[in-house]
Amino acid sequence: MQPTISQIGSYVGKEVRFGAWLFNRRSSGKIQFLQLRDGTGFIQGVVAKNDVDPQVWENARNLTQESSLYVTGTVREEERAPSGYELLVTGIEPIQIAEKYPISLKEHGTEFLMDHRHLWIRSPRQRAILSIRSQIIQAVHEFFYQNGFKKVDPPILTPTSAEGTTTLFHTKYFDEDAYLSQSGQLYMEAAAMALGRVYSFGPTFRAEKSKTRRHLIEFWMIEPEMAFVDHEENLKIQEEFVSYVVQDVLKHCRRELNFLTRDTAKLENVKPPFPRITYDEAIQLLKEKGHEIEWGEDFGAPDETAIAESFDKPVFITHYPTEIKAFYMKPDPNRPEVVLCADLIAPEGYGEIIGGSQRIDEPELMLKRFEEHGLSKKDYQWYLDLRKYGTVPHSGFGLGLERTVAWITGTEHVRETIPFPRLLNRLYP
RNA sequence: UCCGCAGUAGCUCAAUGGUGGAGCAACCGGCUGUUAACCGGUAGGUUGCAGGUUCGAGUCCUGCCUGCGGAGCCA
Repeated sequence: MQPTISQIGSYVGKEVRFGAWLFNRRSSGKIQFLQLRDGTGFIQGVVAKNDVDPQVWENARNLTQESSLYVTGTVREEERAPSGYELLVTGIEPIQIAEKYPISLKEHGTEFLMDHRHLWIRSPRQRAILSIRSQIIQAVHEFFYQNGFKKVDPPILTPTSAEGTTTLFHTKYFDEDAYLSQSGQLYMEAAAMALGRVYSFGPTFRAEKSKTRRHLIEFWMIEPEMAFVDHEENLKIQEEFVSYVVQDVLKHCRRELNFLTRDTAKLENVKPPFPRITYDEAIQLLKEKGHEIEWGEDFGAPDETAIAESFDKPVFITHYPTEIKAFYMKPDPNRPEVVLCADLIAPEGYGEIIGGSQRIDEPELMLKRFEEHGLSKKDYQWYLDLRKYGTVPHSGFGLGLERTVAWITGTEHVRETIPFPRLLNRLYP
């Protein structure tokens, strides 16, 4: 294989040839500095007029921003270079001289950049974020495989909604109505009864008119579901899981985190156990901070941020009122007005990254909830069956990938944490 | 859906109700260590759309469109 820029350190003193794009050029009359990228990294190529064939000089001079080429040169250590290496160019074979590139090195507005998202992802910052996203995805799979989970893929086309709360994308399934999945959870409960410990990792669709830095219309969710796991063990698995992912990124993506000027000390600190407060305590805390909130209300984004500010790690908020949570959550046996659930709030104002709970396993209570929520027993017969044929205590949770990427990378808005975001007013590109 | 802000050159922004400018990008030229290089020059405009007020509107008023920020909902 030809070398990549990321591997260039092992070719010091040798001549290499690889494919690259020119993302910038600075010239000084008799010396040109070519800023080259190949997707794996960046390196500066130096072309000195007196040291190269006139054709090489001319080829370099004609390269425009984002032109593609094969470059040949000698690798050398250079302490002035950000990566520590530089390429003394000896050959340039243009593949294509690019047309005038729309994205300049100067600042651009969000609308313009989003319209050119297919090109924007070439920029160093976007490359760093998407690289870390890839590492997070890999770490997620590693964690679950190491802990005996099986990956199960729930359907994306579904006949009805899972929770009945959020607005779904409607489509047709031949002559029937169908909806894009907003959560695979109910199917994962069935899978947990078959395979024990399972997780899903796939796209999720919410037709909500949400317009904030924490919302996407299409986003990726990791949903583990575990038989014979209660609320307490559920939280332990969550804190082990989140810590594993963060530490793995710290191990493999130092360069990217530094480029993004992420304060890694805050990430180093993300190790079990995570602090826990009950919903009751959270209400008390917010009242002390002057927030206007009463028991029984759900937290808004400013409330979550205020709670997160009181801790230097992700924090669990447990035992929410039964009234404001999903129908399938198991009530606390000692206090049926609250459920055995927890939301995990990321530090630094990145908001809720996990929602989870122990599920109702008693058939009678599940039937009662169906009646209370007006859910169709016919549509969900398969789900009710799970409580009839060997029901067991079980728990699960859902982690939002993009919010997790935003938090770990220190990115303000989730739209930069997914290659091609689907937003309220954006389906292009 | 609601609240707030904005829309001027390819991009980022100036312009007191009185002749629409600058930086970057592009093009031409200069420079052997540049780091969003720098210096000189050239070219680049239906001021989001429609209407109104005025001797005169990029600027003031009304409506619409688009975008941004936030809320609700959620991961």
